[in-house]
Amino acid sequence: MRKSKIETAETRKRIVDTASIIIMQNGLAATGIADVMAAAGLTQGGFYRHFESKEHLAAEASEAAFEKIFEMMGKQVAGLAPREAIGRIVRLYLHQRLSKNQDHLCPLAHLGSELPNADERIKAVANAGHKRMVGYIAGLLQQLKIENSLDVADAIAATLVGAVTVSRLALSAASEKSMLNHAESAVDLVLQAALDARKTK
Amino acid sequence: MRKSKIETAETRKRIVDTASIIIMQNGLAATGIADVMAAAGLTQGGFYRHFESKEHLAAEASEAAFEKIFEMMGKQVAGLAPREAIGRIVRLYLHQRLSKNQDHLCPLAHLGSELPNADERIKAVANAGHKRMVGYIAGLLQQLKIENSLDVADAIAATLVGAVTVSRLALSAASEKSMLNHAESAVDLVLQAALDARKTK
DNA sequence: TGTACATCAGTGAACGCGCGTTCACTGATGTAC
DNA sequence: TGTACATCAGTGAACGCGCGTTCACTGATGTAC
Repeated sequence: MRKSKIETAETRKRIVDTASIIIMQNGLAATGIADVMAAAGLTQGGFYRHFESKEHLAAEASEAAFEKIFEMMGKQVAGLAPREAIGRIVRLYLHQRLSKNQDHLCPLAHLGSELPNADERIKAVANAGHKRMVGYIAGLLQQLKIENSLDVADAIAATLVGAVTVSRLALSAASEKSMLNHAESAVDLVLQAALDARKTK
Repeated sequence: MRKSKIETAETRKRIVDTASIIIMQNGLAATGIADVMAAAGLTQGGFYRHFESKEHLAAEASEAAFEKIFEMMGKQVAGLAPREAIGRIVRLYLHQRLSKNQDHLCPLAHLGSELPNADERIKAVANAGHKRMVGYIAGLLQQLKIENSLDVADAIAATLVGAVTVSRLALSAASEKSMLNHAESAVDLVLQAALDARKTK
């Protein structure tokens, strides 16, 4: 039953990608190794040929989730002017749960409250992802000559994460969407204020 | 060993209050009944004299957490003008984790990502709490003659929840505080914009 | 008011299920010569 | 290039621990008369 090195690498990647989606949807604690392995078309016994522990997989799966959402955003804003790029990113982030394939879910919004008590490895990934998200937004703000771009980006990131987190509780798709729209408006206001502050300088 | 009705009621309340704190700190899945009972000075066997299941307790504990934070806020803003009351609430919410006694922790910020997959009972409590939080803020906004007060309140709530959720990941107390401060600034900007929009009408 | 019995809060132990992890085994791949 | 052996991905079952839940028991409270 031994597989070739290529197949082994593919299998490993498949497990990580599968886990990435399942963990974002169901959370860290509620996701079992058997669930992930079955979804990847394997049996749970084979898990430990690829990973040391559940925590190792969860960390990699979270990292993959960040990677996928950033990659998707990068593609979507390629060639856009900074102001448009920010608007696009805000909308993409806010609507991550509404797109057909649930392939771009952010760990911060989906694992948020589980992270502080999670394994150090997972926390490190979450921190790096958060830093990257804030840095990404701040980079665009800086292109717009906005002062304190990191601070503003920090606040915007908090609003985005909070909106998606809370919107998951919505009882109807309509209220979910309206919550996301309100967050988008709020981000726009913050952005506009930052742009105005720049002009009057 | 039978206890009087008064003692029984006190014990029950003690379990709920204890659970309220522990669950907010450690999360739903990571909190065991034995943990809660031990912290309340009891053994786990007695749990089922008071509650049907872990979910029932978690729902009541979340409800109690909302109750406590709203009660505290109500007291703190008593007599304040609407504008000051909002500012106070925003700061109190953002600094909920920094106060000495961890007795006023919001379930939305502390259980956020666990709620969508939680028991229906718990979700209902979380929804009611969220609605109450938004309504509370909206009520103050309305006193300031701000239009779409519910929409604005919705966005502010998302920012507050997101900021506290993400700040829990901070590696240092300094970065935690700065994240909270950035969120406060963002809320101020949104508020100011809403007030300005009102004037020009 | 006092007495006899039923109730039930709390204890400590046990049950049972789920889940992370381990293990013996299989057979295809990789490697040494 | 071919052959013989070592390696190891994947399987299916079992292990063992943690935790929610149940249970027999105790003895103080509540209640019926």
